[in-house]
Amino acid sequence: MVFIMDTQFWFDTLEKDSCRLTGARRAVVETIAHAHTSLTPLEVYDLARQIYRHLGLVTVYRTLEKLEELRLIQRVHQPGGCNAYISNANGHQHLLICESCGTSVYFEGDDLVALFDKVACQTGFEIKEHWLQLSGLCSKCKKS
Amino acid sequence: MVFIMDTQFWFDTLEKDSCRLTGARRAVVETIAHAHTSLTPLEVYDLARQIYRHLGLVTVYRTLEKLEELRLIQRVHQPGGCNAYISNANGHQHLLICESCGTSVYFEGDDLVALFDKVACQTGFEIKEHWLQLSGLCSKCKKS
DNA sequence: TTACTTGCAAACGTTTTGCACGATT
DNA sequence: AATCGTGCAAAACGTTTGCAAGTAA
Repeated sequence: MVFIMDTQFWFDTLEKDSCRLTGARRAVVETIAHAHTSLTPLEVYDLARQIYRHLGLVTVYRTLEKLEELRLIQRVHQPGGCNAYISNANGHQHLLICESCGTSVYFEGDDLVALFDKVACQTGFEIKEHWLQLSGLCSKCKKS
Repeated sequence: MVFIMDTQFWFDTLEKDSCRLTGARRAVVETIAHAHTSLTPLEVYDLARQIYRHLGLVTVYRTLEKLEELRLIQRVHQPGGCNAYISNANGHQHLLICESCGTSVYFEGDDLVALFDKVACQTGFEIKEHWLQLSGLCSKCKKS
């Protein structure tokens, strides 16, 4: 499956936040928007420098922070740590990650709202955020 | 609500793994087993030293690693990072955490199995692990 | 021009490692 | 007695900050 991610939406969102569209930011955005797996800051750095040689690691960190704030990317939490990021262009979604090859797939979680309401009612909490993530083996890795 | 956690179970589990029951490990276990919130390694260090003065931070890290391996504790993932741990003595459970005061509550997620089956079917993945965590405001913090 | 952005270097806090000593079984 | 565990010190690592120079609007 091949899909083209609309990076224009990312740039529009950045501009609305009065961010300047620099070479560094373009490179980071292109890199994450086209990635099929979650990427650590260092991985983003290596990949994005193929687009924009002068990029610094510090700028990657600052750009990731901004993109997360604008909800364009989300942190991916894995057993080994939670320092990887993935595109979130279509709003908050739930992730399913292959432990073996890192392939990431989104899935719907419509059933969850009822559960959240029930929990809120039982505990007296006001629920503000949730995150649900699954991991396992994708169909390819399952075979080998 | 007051509840006494059975630390004996923790020690039994450690012994089954041929671990020695030292003062350092006892202190770390007591600390986490009796905590009502998730604790970072440094917080465990500070609290556990009230029980065992000579404890070193390195030993806390190594003990946490062992306890996680034995599934006696689980990592808590929060927006700010994922370096806190919480007791997991009753098997895998789902967490609801207050953003304001850190109070943690467990909740049941029976409805989830059906969702996981659906996702597995749709994606071709074999789902091995899942991670669901909610955050918000507890009833006390909601008021103030 | 003005405000924002960048990259460098250095600082920082957390986590890991090597090692000799000490403790548990 | 043999093995395992400990604490210290130091190193490694990821991330953040201060700052002067550069760039977009």
